[in-house]
Amino acid sequence: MDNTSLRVYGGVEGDDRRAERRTQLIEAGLDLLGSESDDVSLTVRGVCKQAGLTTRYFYESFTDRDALAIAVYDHVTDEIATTTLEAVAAAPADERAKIHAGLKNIVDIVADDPRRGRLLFSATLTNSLLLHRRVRSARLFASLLGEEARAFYGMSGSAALEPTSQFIVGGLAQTLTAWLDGTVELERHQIVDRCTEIFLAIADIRRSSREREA
Amino acid sequence: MDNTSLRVYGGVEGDDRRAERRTQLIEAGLDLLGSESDDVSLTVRGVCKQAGLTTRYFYESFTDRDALAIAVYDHVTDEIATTTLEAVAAAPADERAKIHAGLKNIVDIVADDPRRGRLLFSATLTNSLLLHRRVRSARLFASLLGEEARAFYGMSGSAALEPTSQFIVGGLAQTLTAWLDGTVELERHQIVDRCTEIFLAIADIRRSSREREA
DNA sequence: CATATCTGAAAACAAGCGTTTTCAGATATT
DNA sequence: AATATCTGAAAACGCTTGTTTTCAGATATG
Repeated sequence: MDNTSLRVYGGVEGDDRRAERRTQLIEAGLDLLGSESDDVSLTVRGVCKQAGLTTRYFYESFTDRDALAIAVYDHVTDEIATTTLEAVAAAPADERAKIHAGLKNIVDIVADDPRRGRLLFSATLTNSLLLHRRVRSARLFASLLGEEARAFYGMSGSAALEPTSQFIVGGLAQTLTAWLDGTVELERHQIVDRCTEIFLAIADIRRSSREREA
Repeated sequence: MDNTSLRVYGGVEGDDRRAERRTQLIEAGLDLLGSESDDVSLTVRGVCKQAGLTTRYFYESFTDRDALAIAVYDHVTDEIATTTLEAVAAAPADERAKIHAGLKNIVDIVADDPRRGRLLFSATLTNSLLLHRRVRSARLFASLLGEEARAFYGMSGSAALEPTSQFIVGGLAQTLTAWLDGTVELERHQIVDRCTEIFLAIADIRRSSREREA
């Protein structure tokens, strides 16, 4: 726990060795949590074996399995959130362009590292803590979408916003899941294009219902 | 295993006693798998306690936990599939009416028995076997939707059909999840209406893209 | 009544898990 | 060279699980 009296070992500073081991554990955790085979659970012995470390070092960096799972999840979601916001901001001030840029960034990340994709979207993930984390993320994403739409279309407090955002979030997750596991066979850009079209179509419901209200 | 030499006991036939215990186990399994608290897992001891039976009788009706989980899941999905198909068939030959009738039947069932709803849609279910079962169901449902749309709109083999169907299935599941756990606060009929609108909007993508193709 | 079966409760066994501790050898420090 | 720390491997403890077995008492059958 304490970092007092950490010697150099193997030519490496004590803090660096700890940080290195922590990184190895997070990477190994991502290997397991994002594994293609679904019946691998995140056990202390398992993640240490994957990391090439012994169990003693697990508790050097994490209090328990849950702490590691959270670290892995946040590691992935922080990156995806940051880059997606950047991509959306950098896109032209056009509805379709913004949505397309955001979706493209998400699809690129989960395609380049399928572990991340499965961690975020796999329908067969069994880790309870991560499933709850996902629910939180979905709520957050849905709420962001709702605000964005509200601002864009200048709606006040339309009650239809919330279920619609939830629908979009779930639909995207399901589509990417099916794409990642091979059920849907499309090129990367085709997935992005299709999802963009669906986003826009659902957004048009608001527009037309708003016109009806007016 | 064998039912030879089964006596009457407590005034009940041997086969009836077995069937009764089996029913109790399935009901108890649904209690646990559809529990509001997510950290209850389907253990033999747990389900027997819930059923008011002892572990000895578990193996009288099921070879292992997985067999019970499958029995519970199929018990629920069989009913929902049958009644939904009936509801759709009984509805007027109108696109909106068919979709509305099907959705209403699903929403009614999961609202009347939240255990069923959570078993089918909860985002925090951790039972690996059931999660795989869900994937299969989602694939089946998506494929049915695709065929229906193909027939309705007379499309040939549009590649956009599959991701779109997956999107709808996932969106519906997410919306119902959020509704069941209280994240989305709407009346029962409002959920049905909203989802119907979204269904139709996504179907309109096909229609308009088909018009573009023509 | 005597015998065979059924029932409920508990014990038993092996396996996997989280977590802590032990320990011999490798490496740095003085 | 002597001492303190770091490392990797393994053992240890207690708990939960799946699964099977034991056993005393309740109930039916001849």
